[in-house]
Amino acid sequence: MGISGVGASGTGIGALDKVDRETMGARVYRDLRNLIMAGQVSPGDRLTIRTLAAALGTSMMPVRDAITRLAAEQALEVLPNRTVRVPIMTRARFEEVRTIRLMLEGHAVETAAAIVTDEALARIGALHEEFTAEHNTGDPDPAALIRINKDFHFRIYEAAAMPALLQIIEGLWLQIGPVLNFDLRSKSKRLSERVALHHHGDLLDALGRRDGPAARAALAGDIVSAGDFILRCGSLV
Amino acid sequence: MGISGVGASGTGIGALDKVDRETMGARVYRDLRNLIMAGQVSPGDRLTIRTLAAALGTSMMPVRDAITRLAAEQALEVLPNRTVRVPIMTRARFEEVRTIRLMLEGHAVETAAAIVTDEALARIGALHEEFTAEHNTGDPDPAALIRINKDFHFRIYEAAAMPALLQIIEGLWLQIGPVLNFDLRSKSKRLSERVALHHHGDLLDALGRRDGPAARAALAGDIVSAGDFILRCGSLV
DNA sequence: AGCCGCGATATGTTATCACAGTTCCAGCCC
DNA sequence: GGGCTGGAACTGTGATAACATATCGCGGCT
Repeated sequence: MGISGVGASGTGIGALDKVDRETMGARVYRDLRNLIMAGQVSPGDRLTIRTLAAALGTSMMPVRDAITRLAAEQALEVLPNRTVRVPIMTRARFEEVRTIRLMLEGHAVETAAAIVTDEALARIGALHEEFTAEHNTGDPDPAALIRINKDFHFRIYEAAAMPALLQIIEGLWLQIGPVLNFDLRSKSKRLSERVALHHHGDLLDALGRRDGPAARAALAGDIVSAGDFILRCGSLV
Repeated sequence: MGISGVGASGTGIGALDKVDRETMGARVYRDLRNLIMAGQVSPGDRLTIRTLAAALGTSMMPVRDAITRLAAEQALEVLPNRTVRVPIMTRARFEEVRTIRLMLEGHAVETAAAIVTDEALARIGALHEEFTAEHNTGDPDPAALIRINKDFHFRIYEAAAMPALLQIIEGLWLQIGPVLNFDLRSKSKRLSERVALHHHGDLLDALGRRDGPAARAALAGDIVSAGDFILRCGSLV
């Protein structure tokens, strides 16, 4: 690797590293993942490699990689025809995932409560305020709310310092991502957000008191109430 | 779909379906997965696509698919150099995975205890007897013991009827597969097997009594004792 | 003798192409 | 007119080749 090829802005040698150190496959993966997480694809939608490749301006290979990876993470589903689609969430599967989330994310917040630093706590509090502010505007942006909510939760989970657990939780969120946003985007969401705000506040307080059980209880309330809302929507088969 | 292309043995039309309905990528994936699960590759081993492709008699593409999938499941690890290797298990990571296993597999056996059928119980009991018999031979085959042990556990987990949970547990076993067998193959394993036998018996009894908490306790004993054995081996960095 | 630079080798990445199975629609026969 | 058949278009799979980068070793310079 030479110094030749000045590729970054700014002066100084230390400022020109990390030029496009990302493969196209990784970029496609990230794009598709964000698409799924944000619920901008609906359960049941079929994806074709060539179409995606054309839309993203690449060849089939990076798209193949990304789809293979997402399918391995259960974020996409391959039918016996070899075609891939966004998985359709059944009621049973949704409830099963919720049960697992209560265990795993419950353990994460309880662990986080024991060892969270004040700095992390401050960042989490800032996200909570951001979430509250966005909610108090006249017309909250659903995409922003979902992003802030995700950051709020995962900052707490990261504070548990359990990387393997964090990975599994991310996989679960990826699985429920489509249905989550699919409903939150359409239905009247005022009520569910109010209670989410309430649970988030309780969770933040419990973390501040380093009260693990209380934190777990608050998170459970958040997960259960949000899940009940989805279940009441009746859009699950 | 035409009738042309007689490809299966046996007479009658209905007997010729499902000829080679498996892609090469799936076969390579399964082979590599078994290799990892059986611990026939050691943590830190580097894998190259071309070498594997040559060894398996295919091109790079199916190998690429399989590796991408295994990397997504954390069964393989991609270094910043883009080279892939069998992940190196640290002590902290091993203990974290064990903690997660205690939660998830504990919940699985507790659920299974509530709804397990007599038929499933009989199959599980048969596996336990097979495990005992293999252990009582003068020279037990490590590979057979590991296979039977895995079947025993997963038959129980399947009885819980939680497919998403089962998938996650399989991922965890895939992660600890290498170190598990790596040690069990070399060190004196007589003691650990004895206690495994004991815990399996307790677990089976508890399932027969439909006693969920007892089943969870027996499984916890199995996981903790096996984990302690690995940790005492001192081969974890 | 030690260190730097350069090139050879190895390896992952991407593109392009050929092939097989599937889907879908038009046209034809009954 | 309806159902069946035929083919055309579509789509995933596998192979091969071109390319970029990383790794390692050799040779020359200091």
